[in-house]
Amino acid sequence: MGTRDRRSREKSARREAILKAAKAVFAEKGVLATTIDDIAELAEVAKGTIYLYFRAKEEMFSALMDEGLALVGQRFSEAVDLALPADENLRRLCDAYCRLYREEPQYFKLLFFCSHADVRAKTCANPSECPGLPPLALLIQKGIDEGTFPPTVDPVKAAAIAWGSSNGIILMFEQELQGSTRFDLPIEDLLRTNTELFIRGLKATTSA
Amino acid sequence: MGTRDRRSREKSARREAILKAAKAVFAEKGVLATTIDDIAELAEVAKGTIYLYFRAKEEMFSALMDEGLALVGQRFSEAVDLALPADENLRRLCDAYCRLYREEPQYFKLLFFCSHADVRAKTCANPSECPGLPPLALLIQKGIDEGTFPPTVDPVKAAAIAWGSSNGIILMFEQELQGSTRFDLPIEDLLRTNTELFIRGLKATTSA
Amino acid sequence: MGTRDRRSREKSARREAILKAAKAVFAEKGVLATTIDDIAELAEVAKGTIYLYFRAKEEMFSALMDEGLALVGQRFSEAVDLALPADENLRRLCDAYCRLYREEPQYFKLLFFCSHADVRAKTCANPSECPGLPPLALLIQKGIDEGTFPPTVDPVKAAAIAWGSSNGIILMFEQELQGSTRFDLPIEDLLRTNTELFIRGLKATTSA
Amino acid sequence: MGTRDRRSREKSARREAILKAAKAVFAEKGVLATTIDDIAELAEVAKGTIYLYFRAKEEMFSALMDEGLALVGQRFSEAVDLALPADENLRRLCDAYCRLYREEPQYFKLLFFCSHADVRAKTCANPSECPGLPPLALLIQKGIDEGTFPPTVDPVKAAAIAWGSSNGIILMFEQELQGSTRFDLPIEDLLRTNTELFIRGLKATTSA
DNA sequence: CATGAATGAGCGTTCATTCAT
DNA sequence: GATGAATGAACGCTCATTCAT
Repeated sequence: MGTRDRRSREKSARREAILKAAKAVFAEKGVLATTIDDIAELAEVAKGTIYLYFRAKEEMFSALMDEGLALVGQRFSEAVDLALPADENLRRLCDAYCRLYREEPQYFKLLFFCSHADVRAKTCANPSECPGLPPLALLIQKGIDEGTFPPTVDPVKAAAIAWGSSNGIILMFEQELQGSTRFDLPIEDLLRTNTELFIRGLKATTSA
Repeated sequence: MGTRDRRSREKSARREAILKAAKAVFAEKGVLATTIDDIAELAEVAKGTIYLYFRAKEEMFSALMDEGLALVGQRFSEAVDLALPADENLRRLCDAYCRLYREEPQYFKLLFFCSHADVRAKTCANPSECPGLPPLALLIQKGIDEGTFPPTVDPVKAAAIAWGSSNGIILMFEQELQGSTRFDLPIEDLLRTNTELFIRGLKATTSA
Repeated sequence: MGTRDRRSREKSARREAILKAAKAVFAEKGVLATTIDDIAELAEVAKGTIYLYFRAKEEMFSALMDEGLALVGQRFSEAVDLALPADENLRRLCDAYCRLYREEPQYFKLLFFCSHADVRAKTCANPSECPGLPPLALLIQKGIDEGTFPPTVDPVKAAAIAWGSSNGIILMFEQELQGSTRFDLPIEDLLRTNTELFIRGLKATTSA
Repeated sequence: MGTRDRRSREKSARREAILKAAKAVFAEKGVLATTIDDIAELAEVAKGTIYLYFRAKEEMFSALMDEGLALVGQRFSEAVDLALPADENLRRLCDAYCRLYREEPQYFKLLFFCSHADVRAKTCANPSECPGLPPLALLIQKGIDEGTFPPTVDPVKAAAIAWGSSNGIILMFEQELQGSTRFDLPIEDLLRTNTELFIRGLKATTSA
């Protein structure tokens, strides 16, 4: 009978609950400033229980990073429609990224934390490859092939710029993250305008 | 005579030495992971001495942030030549920022750390206004007034995009910070190309 | 019918399996450093099961001590042949002890562990009487009565010396226990020579 | 002026005080069962202070072992008078060891703890060479050379027996260590009689 | 009976901060 | 002013024990 199944499901659910709590606290206080007690309290489990599921605090962080990176990759895949022209797909990626950011802002905080010494100093987390670069580069290359962008565009460099600029805008103007409203323009507006500028810029490129 | 001056100068020099050490260690290990002992050792002062100059570790961080932000403001002022057209001034700002980044990469790490909960959770540091936004916005407004950019451009939004994208590119593709070379394009190249795309994008703007 | 017997036998077998596992792990890692998980894993039972048979880790240790002490007593009884002279019986005891040591080195480690605060601090284990002393003392007394040893020998003191010296030699020069070969002489050789010295010493005794 | 000297002396004294406390608690409760709080309380210092002098609990144990082993070596050196015959020197060593045992019984407990997995499992402590073996072997060799002992004696094996048996007797019949008086004969009496038996045994040796 | 997930007290260690000299 | 020894609160992690299934 399904006792083993139920057990397995419960175990999995508990793991998810702990990860969810960890994600929330990490995003709020930062990884280093987060204590196991914080996570345990929010997850409503005993401190020791956490160690049944994760060997160490860093393992929770790694697991969350993996989830977050996978999520970006997945949303990007879903967003692209190869029948459409490249510039349209860039807009779709921008929109997908905006939506992901609104749905899961905590992953974004983690993704940015990941880049910093504060965390990496204590995490073995290999800063896995940016999940956004390859699809962006492929897309821009396709745009060049199809004549949407001039052949002088360097697709890898352009992809790096698109990825870096989008994340920088989120990082700098994220409201919650910044505590106080430092800017009254919504992130979506900034990201979309940035995408438009980027597309127009690419189209007008003469020498890379 | 003059004793008070010398005293004052020495005191000031000591303070600077401590700040310099703190900057180096903060940039290398992150603020939270840095211990007072680390700073004291590098500054070659006793641990207790640090508390004669700063009430707490966070105060050192705040002071460094202020220095860094002031430095950006200063370099930006120096870089702009109001006799030149706006797009040219944007390029000059980009170059100035590149140079500052090469000269003082540690400030950049701090600026980015500053944005994160990890640090802010324990720092009273008010995330002082981005020092790059006002000059950028003024510059773009001037470009609109002088006809370099179309009037449909929103100068504040455009400034935010320029500032956010530049910092994001640095953050994402900074080599040392990332540990491993995740990308073989130099930051300068990316930042300049981004600036060109941005300028071309602005010029081609029809509706903001 | 017989179900109760089988149940009882199975229960007993399970208990023995746990004890056997505990003996192995205790001997390898020491009692305090052994975790219940270690024992459960080696015994191939669930952690909770152990508590059906033993109230606490210390109870397992006590049970093993009792087993070990009983074993020594039994082997000693079997080894003695009262028809032989006392010195010959001392040699037989030495041989029996050597054999037991080779067969069950783990008990020896436990016997020695038992003597130490590390374990007793957390064990209620009453350091039960040395099982070797009474038979040794009786044997030496018999040797005195039969003229093998001079009447100036104090049988209790001599027994204590025989027992203590043998165990000390094992403790000091046991190879596996010591990790590295600190000595290239086999334990058996040392114990037998010690016995010979002891016998000769006793025979040459004038005043105790 | 002597401020630095006094500082240095005070630091040294504090280190000794902590070691003394550690020695007492280790001997009473065993190394593993001893907590840093135990030591701190007995030494009347704050817990953190201990870490100014020792990197870890194991380092305290190592330091004490070194002290104890050095002490044995020193006492042995002092006890031997090469002008005397070997058997007399063996008696002097026995007496010196008895005295050391009465003066510093705690070192003995530590020396014995050292031999056990409980402690070694967590200590890197290389079970440094038995400090008693070399002088004993040399002494017995000298006795052979001078005709005190027959040439069939194996000095290394004999030394091992003397060292192992003495320590075994202490270990088995130490009163305090055992908690309850399991034996009413004083250790000194046992050790001396053991030495006499050993000497007589050696003298009567025909084949090693 | 057997299981193994959950618990939470406890421990070794770190480090920001204080203060006597 | 400068020092650095001392402090002790706090944290990550372990593990003996319990108990619902």
